[in-house]
Amino acid sequence: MPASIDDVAAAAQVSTATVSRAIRGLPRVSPATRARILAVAEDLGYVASPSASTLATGRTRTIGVLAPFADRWYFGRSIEGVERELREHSYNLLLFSLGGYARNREGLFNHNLVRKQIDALVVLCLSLSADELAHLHRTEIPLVAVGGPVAGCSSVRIDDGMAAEAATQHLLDLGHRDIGHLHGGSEDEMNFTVPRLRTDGFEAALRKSGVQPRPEWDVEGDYTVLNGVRAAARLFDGPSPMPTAVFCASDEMALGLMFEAHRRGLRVPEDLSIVGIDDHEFSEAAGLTTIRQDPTEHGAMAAQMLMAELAGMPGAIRDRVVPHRLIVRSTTAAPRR
Amino acid sequence: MPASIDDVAAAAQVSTATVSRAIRGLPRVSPATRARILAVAEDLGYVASPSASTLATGRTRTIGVLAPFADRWYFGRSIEGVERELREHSYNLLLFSLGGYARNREGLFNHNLVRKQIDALVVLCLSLSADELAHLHRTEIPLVAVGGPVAGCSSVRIDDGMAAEAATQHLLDLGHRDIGHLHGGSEDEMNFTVPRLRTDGFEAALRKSGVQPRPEWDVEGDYTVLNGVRAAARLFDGPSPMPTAVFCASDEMALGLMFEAHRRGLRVPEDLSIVGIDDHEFSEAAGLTTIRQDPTEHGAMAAQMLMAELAGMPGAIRDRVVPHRLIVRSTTAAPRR
DNA sequence: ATGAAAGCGCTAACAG
DNA sequence: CTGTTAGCGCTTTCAT
Repeated sequence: MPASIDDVAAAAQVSTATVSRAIRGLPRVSPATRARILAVAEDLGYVASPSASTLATGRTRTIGVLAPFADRWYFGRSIEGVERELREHSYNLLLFSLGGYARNREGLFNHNLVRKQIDALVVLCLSLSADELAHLHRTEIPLVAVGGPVAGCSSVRIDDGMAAEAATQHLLDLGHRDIGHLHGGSEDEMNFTVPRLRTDGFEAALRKSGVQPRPEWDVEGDYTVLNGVRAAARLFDGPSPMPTAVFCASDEMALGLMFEAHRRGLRVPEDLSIVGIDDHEFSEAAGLTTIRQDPTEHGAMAAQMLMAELAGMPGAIRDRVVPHRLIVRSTTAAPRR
Repeated sequence: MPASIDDVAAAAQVSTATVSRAIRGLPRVSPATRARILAVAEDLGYVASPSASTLATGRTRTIGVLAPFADRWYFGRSIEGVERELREHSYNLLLFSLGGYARNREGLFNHNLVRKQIDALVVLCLSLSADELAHLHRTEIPLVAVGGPVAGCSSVRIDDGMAAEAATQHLLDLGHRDIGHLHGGSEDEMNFTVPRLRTDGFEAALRKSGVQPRPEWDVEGDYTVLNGVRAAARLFDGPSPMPTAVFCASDEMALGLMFEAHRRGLRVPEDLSIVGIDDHEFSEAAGLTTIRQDPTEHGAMAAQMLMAELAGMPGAIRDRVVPHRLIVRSTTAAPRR
């Protein structure tokens, strides 16, 4: 049995109230008694029981992270960012991953959030229904989204439309006019709007340059490498002539495309230019030109805002659109013809 | 304010004790009252307060996962596996990531584990000190390691030595005799033994075939892609002739090597065969020959054993060495000469 | 089958 | 500066 606050109080010959104050560094404890209590606590190996203090205070000192997956680049990185920030504040992180299945979402909000299991929530790349939002609001759980805009709550993210536009513009600037598009599905991503935003950015860039998007060079993927290679195969096997460049809505798909191009003996960038978005951990190694975003920072910023809000600064939570940046590496060049 | 058990009791005109039994599905409640209570609870939106039940029972219904990182393939996948299993049992997952820094480890065991914050722990790819082990034992927290053997506790893992040996043997079988070795550091990995085991396996395979390992083809990395490309550069820039094949202790390093080889105009497998270990999510797309292991399953198995143990089956936790398997894709072939 | 009551271990007034 | 005293919301004997 671990030592309880009563054990410490007894050993230090004070009341539990004083122990509580001393341990938590509250005022109204003389330096002498505080020192004695701390010493006693130390050698009894006393640590306050979280459930008891939670019950008494209503604060759990843990924040939840809700993600569609835990095992993909963006999510892993942002989780790490959140964790890093929480560590500073001695908060814990409760992870809810949907494992890719939307149905795992049912009941999550009622069961885990109604009753204070967490003090705040960060939602990764997921939209929230009006119901879910209402639930959170009712329980007064501060909330911030990460990875894309979410109607009804603040979020930290890049401007996905501008990012896609910048990537496409880079291709245009190089002189490309025949540009393919490998993008995400519209519905698969759990109602998330990011695929749509990136597609819009791509189309906007073309439009501004007076270039017509070509439906036969438009291929749908799901943001993963494997899908990138499959989509690439569809592109390469199509009846029409090949584009001279492809804009991929994610680096993972871009990398898949690179693998497939390489397998078919196409040279990148001589025969085909490729640009992605993300700056995935593999992109530098592969030399992929891309638009960089830093999910670790996104996660950390979200956690920071939440910590501030919980610390009593109202208005700490706000929308944050962080800058993205084009990183030109070796998969893009001027078209040959 | 969310409804409490008293609200339900009042509304259903029974005592809180009965509500408690009814909600938890315990016997000694008549079908009629149970139905009434459930109905009332339902429309009051009642959910038991976790901290209150934890305080009363000593069980938290959450298990901890301790990892050196949250944002790398093996860890993300095993976390997902654990999560999947926990979801079945309505357990929560508290994530402790060290963010790559061993010092973040200090105090973790005292602060978070002494006082029941979690009912059990899974440790990913980390060795435990005698002190830490003693701590866990004293608090009676069931424990299982994942990803490698750990002295003093059960683990689920592949046989890393045999896996490395199989990968190397594949190269040998193809006729290679000049084999390079890209391996992990001995100390960096937070005292973890896996790098050592894989190195031993590599050397054992060579020895059995009477081949001498060549120090100039031995390069140290840290299991990441980026390090794979750096190590590759060192290998390619070295003064000595090139090996005809390289065994990489992780797919990430193998992929880095592939990227660098490609960049230098070397053809794989014609000029250089490459084999890795893991079957990383990128390996299929890249066509990398490798030894497959499935961290999602590892995590799920660990969680399963823990759930069983907590459910009262003693001896549910035991060592599990799961089979690995060679997957020949397109980065290995017979040497040309 | 149901209820009364004593905790679980801590915090938060309120007194002194 | 320190102690007393109610809770926080649930579970769990022990009665009935």
